[in-house]
Amino acid sequence: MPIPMPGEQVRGSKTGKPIMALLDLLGRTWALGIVWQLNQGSATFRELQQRCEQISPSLLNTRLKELKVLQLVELTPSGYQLTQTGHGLFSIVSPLGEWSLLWANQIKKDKV
Amino acid sequence: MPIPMPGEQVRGSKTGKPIMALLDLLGRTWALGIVWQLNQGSATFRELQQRCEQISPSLLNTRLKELKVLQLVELTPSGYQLTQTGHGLFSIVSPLGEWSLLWANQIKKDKV
DNA sequence: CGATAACGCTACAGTATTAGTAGCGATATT
DNA sequence: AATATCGCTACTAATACTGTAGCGTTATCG
Repeated sequence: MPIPMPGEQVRGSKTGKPIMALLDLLGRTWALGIVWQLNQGSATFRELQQRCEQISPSLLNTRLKELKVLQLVELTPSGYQLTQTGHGLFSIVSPLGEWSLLWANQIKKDKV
Repeated sequence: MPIPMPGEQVRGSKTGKPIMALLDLLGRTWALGIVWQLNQGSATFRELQQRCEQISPSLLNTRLKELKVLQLVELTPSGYQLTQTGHGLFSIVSPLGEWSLLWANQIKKDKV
């Protein structure tokens, strides 16, 4: 699967609009999950594997390559960590943490 | 693939934390894209299929079922549309539109 | 009424992506 | 020299997604 570079053709769009590249990226298994986990702090490859309970090393490596090329993640002597850009992305999606609680609560309610 | 209900075990987490269910959902092909497209206005099944250039009807229907159960999307006489909860989710992720432009710009710069 | 068209959606085969497991080559520690 | 950990690769099996055809239903029109 080609890395969704903004400006190039991606899944769901021939226009190359950056938002479409981003949606393609985030729609890949574990992409957002890795960003979320890395915000908890930098981690070695194997640590990260453990945080993402069910991810296979091959896929983890594939995603990390994509995230590195797209400059959201970098590998430093102390392990993988979010870049400044990566933190920027996280700060946008971070409200999802609280929101998901309200959402869960509402689904529960409607079951009653 | 089981629908990621908050409270139940999902990909990447045995704890059932709502955020993990949400990350599982959003990590599925087209899930976020559908929400994004529906925010442009409600659409019939076939309209939605066209907006999402490359989605197959079987997958579109699978995702819509999930989004309906999770109360983010509903089918009305005038077509599929976001629920109030769905709009809530969109309002969180909507800054990604502008952010993706900065991101695209930065990646370009670094190529030089 | 009969023909045509559009709707939401299903069926199914083919292809692409992900999971799961074993282990390599490199570096560090004992 | 033996052991341990690291990042990561290789490979197969399982699963998810695409692409195409078309079903059953409802609406429109002559």
